[in-house]
Amino acid sequence: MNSTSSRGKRAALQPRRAVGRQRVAELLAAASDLMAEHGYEATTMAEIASKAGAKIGSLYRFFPNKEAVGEALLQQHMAIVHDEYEALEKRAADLSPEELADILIDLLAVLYPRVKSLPALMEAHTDRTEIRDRSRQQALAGISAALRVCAPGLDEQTAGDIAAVVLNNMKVMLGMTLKDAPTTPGAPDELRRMNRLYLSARLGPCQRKQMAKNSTKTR
Amino acid sequence: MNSTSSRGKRAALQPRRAVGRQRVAELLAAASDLMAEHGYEATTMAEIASKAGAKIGSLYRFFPNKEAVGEALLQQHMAIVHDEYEALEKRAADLSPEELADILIDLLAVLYPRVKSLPALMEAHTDRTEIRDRSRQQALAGISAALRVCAPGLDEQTAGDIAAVVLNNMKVMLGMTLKDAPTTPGAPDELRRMNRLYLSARLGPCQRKQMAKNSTKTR
DNA sequence: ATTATCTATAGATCTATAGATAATGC
DNA sequence: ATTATCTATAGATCTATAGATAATGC
Repeated sequence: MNSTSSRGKRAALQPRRAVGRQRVAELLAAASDLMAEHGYEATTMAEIASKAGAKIGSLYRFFPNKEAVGEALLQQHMAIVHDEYEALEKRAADLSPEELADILIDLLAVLYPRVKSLPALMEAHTDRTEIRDRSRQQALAGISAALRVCAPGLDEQTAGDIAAVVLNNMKVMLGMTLKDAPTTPGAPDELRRMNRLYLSARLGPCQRKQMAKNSTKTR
Repeated sequence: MNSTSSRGKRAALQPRRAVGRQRVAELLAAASDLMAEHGYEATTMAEIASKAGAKIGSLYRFFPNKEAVGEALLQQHMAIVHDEYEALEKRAADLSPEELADILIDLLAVLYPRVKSLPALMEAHTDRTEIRDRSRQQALAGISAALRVCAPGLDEQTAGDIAAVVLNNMKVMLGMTLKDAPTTPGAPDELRRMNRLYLSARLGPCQRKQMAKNSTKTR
């Protein structure tokens, strides 16, 4: 299926040659950087093309409109994030709640260089809310799965609720590490501490792994 | 001082009559609703005037540009929020950490009907970051003060760090109560629990009030 | 006489398209 | 022959202003 289906309105095309695929990659990279810096709405199509060393006509050859650029970026990012959660799920069985908490809280910050425009795309006031919802659901499912591997006794519903809270903690941590003025220097450590305390309390009471390296500094 | 200083460019004017003050109030109310719904950037000056039952010329008579509308709203909102924190500070001495945690976590949600556009204004990608910074600092100072009244042993720096974390929890709770799909039904309760757990652990260890109603459910 | 409101529009962007020109690869 | 790139611009908004008209209150 060509996805263009020749219906008037000269639609966008897939790149067929190496140079075209390269261009598409450059355009998406430029769009990601710009949207990360100025937000989705404030980024113009002309800017994207210019930063990628192309002209606006080239941009519209491969993307029918600005939304399509955002969707392509979001799909790239979703694939990267998905892989990361899958890898985490495999390690989760050997982790204490405190260790899992510390890994999760920094996960978005670690991933950020590869998914720079993800925050901007999630905040965008766009009509198409569907893909963003899927992205969010994917994150929740990934976190939830890791939690349940770490604490097998946890029921699915509760795991989902906890995942929602932890995801927000992760976003807050990302915001703190990105902003020039991270509120106050000690704030990230406090956030880390709260997250650890919380997951320790919610996952700890259940039965747990072989090695008990959780010295519970909860005090 | 007239604030217009007659320098060409026919500047915006203060309302001098009752009907003018009324108009300004209506314009700001309309702007607040629209910005809350569609965000700062997506709200147009024409929409604001229209929703207030005025024409665009009337809007520009009282506000030199869109930024001025945003600033006026932010100042309104800051005054309301400030009063709330001041009232809380007076009550804080009689509150346990758990009680204070529960009051704080719902504070923005309670205030929301009166400061609808506050989130949109804080998220706006505007040049003038100064007023937003002040608004944020004000919130941090208010929370920090309440924390230190509740737990007198807390040093100022740590209180500031904790306040930064709690403020984010408050924003997350507001987001959960506003969105149509609040992630998952149990998420707000989980957030409340985390916040209580955290403040209990961070404020509890210090010496405390007369009545010791903190049964420390920390585990 | 001053203050407030209205209509109309200039000027600045920005999205998206048309159509000509250049480069690539079977 | 097909794919990619470029220039130029139509059309849609949106901000902001000018200038005429209406309402208010000393």
